[in-house]
Amino acid sequence: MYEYDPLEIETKWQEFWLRNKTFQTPEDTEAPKYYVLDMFPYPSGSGLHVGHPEGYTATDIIARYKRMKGFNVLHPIGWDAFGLPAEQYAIRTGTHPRETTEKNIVRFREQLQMLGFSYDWDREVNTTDPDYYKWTQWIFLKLYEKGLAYQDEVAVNWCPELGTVLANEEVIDGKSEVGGFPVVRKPMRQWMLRITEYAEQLLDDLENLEWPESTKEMQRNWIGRSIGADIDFQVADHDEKINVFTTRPDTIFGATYMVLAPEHHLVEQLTTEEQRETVAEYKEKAALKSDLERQELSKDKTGVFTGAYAINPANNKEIPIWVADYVLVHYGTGAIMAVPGEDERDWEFAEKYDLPIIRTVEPPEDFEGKAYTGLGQTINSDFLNGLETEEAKLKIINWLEKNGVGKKSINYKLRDWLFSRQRYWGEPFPVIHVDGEPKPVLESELPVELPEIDDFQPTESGEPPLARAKDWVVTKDPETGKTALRETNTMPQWAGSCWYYLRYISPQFDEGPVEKSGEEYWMPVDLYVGGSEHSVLHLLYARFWHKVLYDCGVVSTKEPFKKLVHQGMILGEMEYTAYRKNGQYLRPSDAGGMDDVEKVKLTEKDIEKRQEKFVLKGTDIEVDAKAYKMSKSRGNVINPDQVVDQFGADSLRLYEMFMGPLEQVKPWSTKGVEGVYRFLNRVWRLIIDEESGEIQKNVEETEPDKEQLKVLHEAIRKVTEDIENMRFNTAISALMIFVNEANQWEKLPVSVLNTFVLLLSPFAPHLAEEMWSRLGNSESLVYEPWPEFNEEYLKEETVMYPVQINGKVRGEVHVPSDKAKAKDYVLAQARKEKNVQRYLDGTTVVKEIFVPGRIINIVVK
RNA sequence: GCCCGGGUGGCGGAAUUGGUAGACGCGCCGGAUUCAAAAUCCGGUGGUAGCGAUACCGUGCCGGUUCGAGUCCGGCCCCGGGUACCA
Repeated sequence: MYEYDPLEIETKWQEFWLRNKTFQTPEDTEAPKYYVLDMFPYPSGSGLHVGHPEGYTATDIIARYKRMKGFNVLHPIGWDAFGLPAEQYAIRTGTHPRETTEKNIVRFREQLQMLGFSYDWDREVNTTDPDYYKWTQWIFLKLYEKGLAYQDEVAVNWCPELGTVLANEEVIDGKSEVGGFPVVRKPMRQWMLRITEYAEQLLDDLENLEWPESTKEMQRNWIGRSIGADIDFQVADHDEKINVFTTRPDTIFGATYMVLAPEHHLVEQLTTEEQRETVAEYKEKAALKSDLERQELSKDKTGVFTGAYAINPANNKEIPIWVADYVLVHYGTGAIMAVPGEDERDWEFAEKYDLPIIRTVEPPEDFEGKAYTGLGQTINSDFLNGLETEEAKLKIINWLEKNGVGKKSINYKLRDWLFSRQRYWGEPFPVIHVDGEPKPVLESELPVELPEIDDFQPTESGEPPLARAKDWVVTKDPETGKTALRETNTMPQWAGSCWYYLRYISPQFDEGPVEKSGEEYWMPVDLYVGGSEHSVLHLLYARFWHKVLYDCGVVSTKEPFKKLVHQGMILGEMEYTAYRKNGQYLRPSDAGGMDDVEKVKLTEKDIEKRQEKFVLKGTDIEVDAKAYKMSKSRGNVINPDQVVDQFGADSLRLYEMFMGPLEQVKPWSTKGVEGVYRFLNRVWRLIIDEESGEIQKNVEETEPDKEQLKVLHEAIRKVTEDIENMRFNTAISALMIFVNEANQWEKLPVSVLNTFVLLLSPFAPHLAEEMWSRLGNSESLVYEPWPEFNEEYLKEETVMYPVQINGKVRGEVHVPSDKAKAKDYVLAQARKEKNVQRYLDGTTVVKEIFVPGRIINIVVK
């Protein structure tokens, strides 16, 4: 027997491609280029997950398709290899992170090659390679030169468990994103990057990107631009002024008090003698609160009076100044004018502390809430009375500017990027400290390599692990000869991934991060595919660095990634669960909070659907039906190696693309893999006789007939269109339809099969290569021209029209194609149809709708 | 709370500018092959009624626009993701 043996043919072609460097990126710049990029993986110890091949298969299909369309394709892969897990493993076992990382990379590379991806393996990058991070450090020096990198004593998110600080984005609900450990606030000296400098550009340039709207929106929200005014409030009996930011300057007449954040620099000076103790106590309490506590307590507002008063510049009234932690020191100016009538938070606070409330916007008649935050007519506001909100804003800003007490202003939520970590396994900063002052390392001294150490824990004094390498830390300033200390913080994992897409263009280039002409040819990335979990972090940071590099003249485009697509998560197989306690079944909705609930795992055979719910077969017992995120603890992780072992890489690729739209979250189904495996078997048997292992007898060098051309060209049309639009599931369905049809043909023209094999090749490249060579072609099909479809072959001899009476289909008529557009003829034929006549009998025709090539609708009374 | 997505058979999902809802695959049912099974092949498969032609119902719910709505508009419900005192 000569059955379809995926393992044999896949190994054969993978070796062929590697040996012949089939996917080596072309050096010429004649042809149009296409740069298709995957988000490179962190090579974890657990190996490839079925989620990885999803995006990678999608980009691989595009890469293979574009090559056949005559593009020069850049399709690289690499390793985002710095990171916590290898370091934590090192702390536990003493194994150097480099060793762990190298081992994991070998495994990942093997797994990716086993799936037949058409990467150019000569362009692999590795962020932990000194030849790579040399340029990460180089870019840091550029940031430093431009004043975009600075040190600051900041209250940081310190995670004692991990022994490091975390960026705000890495803290979720007061816990570390990695590991879920508690995070506390702690003032520390840190490196910061001035991403806020680029807030405006990062926001504006989103507009022209072909990115998912939701991702753009997330970045917009993250940057958080708001337009309003800065206003000065003179403090009564003081020289000081309090500057506030507000988006509602039109409500200034309703500002009945002010609030400073506990950390505001004027709190000390303004507090009166009587209030000193109360305020000091309050400040202390606020400082001790962790992020988590702040969020939990956010419902109940607290604050204390400073004893001081400010003067509202609009009406010269004295209003009290309070301190409260519902005002955040790092947003706006850290102080607000409180307008309880128009702001829910201020209303809540005013109610609690019995402060006056004045409405300055007329709420709608049916308005029932407390603070009215909407727009409307201005009231109780002297010269603004009667104006609509937008007009009032303009007028008051004008007035403020004229009187020198305020001006129009734009504020961003975005904060500077906390860029240092107290870790070993990251890029060392190219910085030395001389006499306590930071000094950049000379470019010629790069890379600053990681020193060898044997204990990866932070030191007893709480310094980063690098401080253990004393010989490395203590150095000399080459310029002055003075003793200098190296920076012992390292860069966060995001650093290496901020520019890796540039390194692929010229991975060996040693005069800069990227070679100029290559950059000009290949950039921007035409298609970037990766998870939506990187919507803000990686994608915002990378855009920021890119813009800095643009300003430095290193890159020629303002944006790195032209088109972005997120693949949806693959969930575990569907699970059916019934809940039982003390022998009694429970409703899933009740079982949630209870103890000692027994979960009964069921299979599809045990259940049936009743109305909206699943129940235990033959009973009323409700059953939970849900697909869960794959996780080790749940035991529902699907291992790609096993799928490949059982069905082959082509089946895995094909199944992951056939599951549904790429962007969508979808559950795994082993039965579904079997389905596409059966399809590939049918392809095999269509061409190969399993008895003899030879080409089927009915495969001949004949001219295809009309029907065959029609079926083939329909497949070409559909597959081409669907690949262009990344609708891989329906493209595969079109291939299946072709095979179903072809299976019924008596004779199979070789030319038709050749074309079909080309259509199949981006999806199932191994089987396609095998069929291609067995059909008598000598070269690999990778650079064969993509089939063109011919409209002529798609024409039908007759056209079918559904016939509706009053919008309901009552029959259909077939008319010759040449008469298909003749309204009168087609309608006449329609009226002759038996069932249609039945409905026309005894009625009057009111209207006849004729949509050429589509439908007929006869409206009767 | 706010901002984005999304609700279509038993399941994953198809459906051009509004034009026959359910392509393709899974599952299920029936048949062929087989000593039997697996594999394979053929046929059927939204629900209800009917031997059948056919009819009625059907794309989360309620209403609207239209000759015609899964698709457009208004109001809700549910699920998923993001975000949260951002002045």
